Amino acid sequence: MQEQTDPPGEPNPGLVSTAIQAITQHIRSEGLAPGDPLPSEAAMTRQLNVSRTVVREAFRSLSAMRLIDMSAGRRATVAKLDTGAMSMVIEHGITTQQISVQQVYDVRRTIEMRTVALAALRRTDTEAAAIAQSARLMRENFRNPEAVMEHDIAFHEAIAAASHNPVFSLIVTAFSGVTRRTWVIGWRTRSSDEAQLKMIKGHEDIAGAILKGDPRLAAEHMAEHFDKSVKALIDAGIA
Amino acid sequence: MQEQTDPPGEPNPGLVSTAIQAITQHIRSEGLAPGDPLPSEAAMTRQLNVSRTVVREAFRSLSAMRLIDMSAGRRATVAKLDTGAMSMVIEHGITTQQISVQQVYDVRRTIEMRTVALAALRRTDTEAAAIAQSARLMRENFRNPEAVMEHDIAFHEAIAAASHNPVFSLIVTAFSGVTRRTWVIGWRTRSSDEAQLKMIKGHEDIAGAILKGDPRLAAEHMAEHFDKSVKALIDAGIA
DNA sequence: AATAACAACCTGTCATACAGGTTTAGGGGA
DNA sequence: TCCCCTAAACCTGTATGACAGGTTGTTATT
Repeated sequence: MQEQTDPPGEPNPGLVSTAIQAITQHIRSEGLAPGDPLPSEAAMTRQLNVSRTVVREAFRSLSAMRLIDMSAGRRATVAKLDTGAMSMVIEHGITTQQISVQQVYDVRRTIEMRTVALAALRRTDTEAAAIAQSARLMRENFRNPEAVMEHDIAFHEAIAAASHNPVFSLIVTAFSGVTRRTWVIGWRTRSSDEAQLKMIKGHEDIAGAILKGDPRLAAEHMAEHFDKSVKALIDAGIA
Repeated sequence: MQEQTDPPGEPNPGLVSTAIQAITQHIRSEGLAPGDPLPSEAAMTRQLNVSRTVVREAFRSLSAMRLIDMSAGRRATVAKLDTGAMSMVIEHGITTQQISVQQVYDVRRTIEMRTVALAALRRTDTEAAAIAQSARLMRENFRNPEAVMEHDIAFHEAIAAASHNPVFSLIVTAFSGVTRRTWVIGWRTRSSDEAQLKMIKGHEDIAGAILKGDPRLAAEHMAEHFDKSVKALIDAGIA
């Protein structure tokens, strides 16, 4: 019922930004959890005293960031944590050359040295099995680079998940898109079967260390893995 | 000139998602850099054969993620790397209790152990001065918690900047919002002047190590700092 | 040649309309 | 009484047209 008639205190945040804030504020103040429904566009329109256009652009923006889920006919709902927005930011940074692939790898190395250690300490048996499974699938599909890549990505995401810290998962997953675009380059530099199998063995070593619950060993293998990957990229001439 | 009349191959990605992809694709294929202008809404409307409503929601979504900049009268332009979207994702995770403050601190610790080491190796003199300056301002404003907090945040962001890896900056800055919401709690647990000054001294030690160019020492001080901060949060009963 | 007014273009916001999906309230039949 | 089915009410997705106000380039005047 509160009329908020555009406090002239600020210059021009824009009605849409205001609406976005109102919605996130609503989530916060109502203590909404993932899955809970948000007010309808009509309700928001009345509450904010703006046109449906503005409210819709606000909802749509939040939806693009994956903070809410929208679907036809249903009210929008609070979304589960998702990597959508982060991926887009990273990809944007890469395509506009504000970030280099190497810089991403440095961050990945930093983070994954930690996730792998945490995974070794906190993994459930199921998680350890999933990690080992990804490594095994890499070897089994060894002749199909595309498949190896997907299992490689799944491998790293599984480790992040086993760290039991969703923020790590979020970040690692956000980098997957970049990985998809550069992975093949690294693979090609390992020209011989031997070199490629060695890289796969590196993954198996990591999986083994996690299974054993040895964080130090796991981190060592991970470091080695990243050092070689970065070296491969550099050899391939990636800036 | 290419008409793309809604290929019925997919079920329903939604026109807006399609438009968003078209825009990001445009940025990629044209190799646009920050500041470069994008097509006008009218142009996009024609190209995609959809209503202006759809195109606008797409632009607005990208603007919300800070991938593009919009302003009245002017065409949208490609944006510089910005933390906007990431912050919102993290905040969303916190407010919906999908992420705990402690988990954020674990990630921060992991990342900042690295940024501080990189900063020690790569900082320019100007950057080292800025870092030291923030630490000094913490001490000078020591009676004003609000000010101490802001300088604390600036301190960590300055270190990330000095790492010369924008991805680290991005992530560290994204966490600043969370820090603003929990910082005071940690400060209050350091009840005595002595404890508070000790915490400030920790920052000065870090700044000193960076100035000396000693990555190992810098990382050690940073680790100590985070361990104490986390301990403070736990003492305060933060889950 | 400098400047000032203007025209063309662009985004911001609003109102309205309608198609189609989803939920809910009744109502009829077993 | 209980269940199922239908229709109304509500909701989102998209399109169209309109207008205010900002921005830019062009033209006419001095």
